[in-house]
Amino acid sequence: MHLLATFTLLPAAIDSQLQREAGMTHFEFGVMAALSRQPGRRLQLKDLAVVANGSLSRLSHVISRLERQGWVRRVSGTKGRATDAELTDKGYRKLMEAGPIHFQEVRRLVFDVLTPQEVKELKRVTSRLNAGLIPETNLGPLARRIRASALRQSR
Amino acid sequence: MHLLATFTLLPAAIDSQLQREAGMTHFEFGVMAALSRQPGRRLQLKDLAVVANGSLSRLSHVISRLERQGWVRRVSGTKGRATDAELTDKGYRKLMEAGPIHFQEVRRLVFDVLTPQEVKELKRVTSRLNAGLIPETNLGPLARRIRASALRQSR
DNA sequence: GGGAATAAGTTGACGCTTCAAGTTATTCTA
DNA sequence: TAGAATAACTTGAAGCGTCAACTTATTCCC
Repeated sequence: MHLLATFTLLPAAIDSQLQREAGMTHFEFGVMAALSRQPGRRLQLKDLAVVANGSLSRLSHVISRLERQGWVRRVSGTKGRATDAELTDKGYRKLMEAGPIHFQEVRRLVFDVLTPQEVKELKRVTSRLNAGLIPETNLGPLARRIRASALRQSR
Repeated sequence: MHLLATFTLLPAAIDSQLQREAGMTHFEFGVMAALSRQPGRRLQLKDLAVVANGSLSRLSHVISRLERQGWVRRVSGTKGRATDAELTDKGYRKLMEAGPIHFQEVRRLVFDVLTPQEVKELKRVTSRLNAGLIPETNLGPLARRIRASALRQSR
């Protein structure tokens, strides 16, 4: 099955390249990239977890690692028990350096291999798959509750 | 990016469902399924590693786990230092039980969501991506050498 | 306004994967 | 044919993710 192999090999390839050449996980990259897009380069952990498609627990561990590198800083948020993660200047520089490395690789492995037509197809297909995946993704017990309450609120 | 989310969420969803309902990893499932297709339900570890898209080290650990479950048995092969993995009867029964569970889920998450046309597109696109991925996949230092020697032989 | 439920994070243990280093057996090659 | 290289594993440590359990703060409601 091609599908299977792709979904095994592609993430592995991308992850290991980013790890080797930028010293970070693909997930860590995603977290920092998400932060960089926010006003003030900061975001509450709960929300960051959703944006980065990870559980809060995972995120908490990752933020600790990123703090150790000096790339991110925890800032206590304004509301409730909220904690924000904030991208430091050092983290921003690191991200700017890692970005091209990463996107070049994605380009090489995906976009250069496919015709523009195929890229379009792939985008459409993956977006349809996500529609089925996102509402039920198992993001751990906490995230499940978050999703549930998000649903409740949206009624 | 849709692509990114799909490649994060889909494997996670499939893995966690298989883990919950059949008590095995998707990789373990793949290994047992590969064995079941071989004559005598056995295969040398080196080759099994390639078929299952994993490093030899990873496979060795996994085979140890599967042996502990009584699903697979190590059999010393005929040539050289070769070791074969053999699917036991218990393992075969387990696999027969896990198969439908797994494929139902894949169907639900992928094939039911897409039109037949989209499925065709997805198959074609993934097979083209694999063409780029397989020759250079980083399967650890040993597998790299194996690939290298495979190339050497094929000249 | 006081106690229960809920929300947001943190933490530690456990399992899996990778990587590097170690074995053993086999095959070249000088 | 002895020694070096190579092949086929195995093993152990380190890192990451998940899960369950634990804090602490907030809100609900009677």
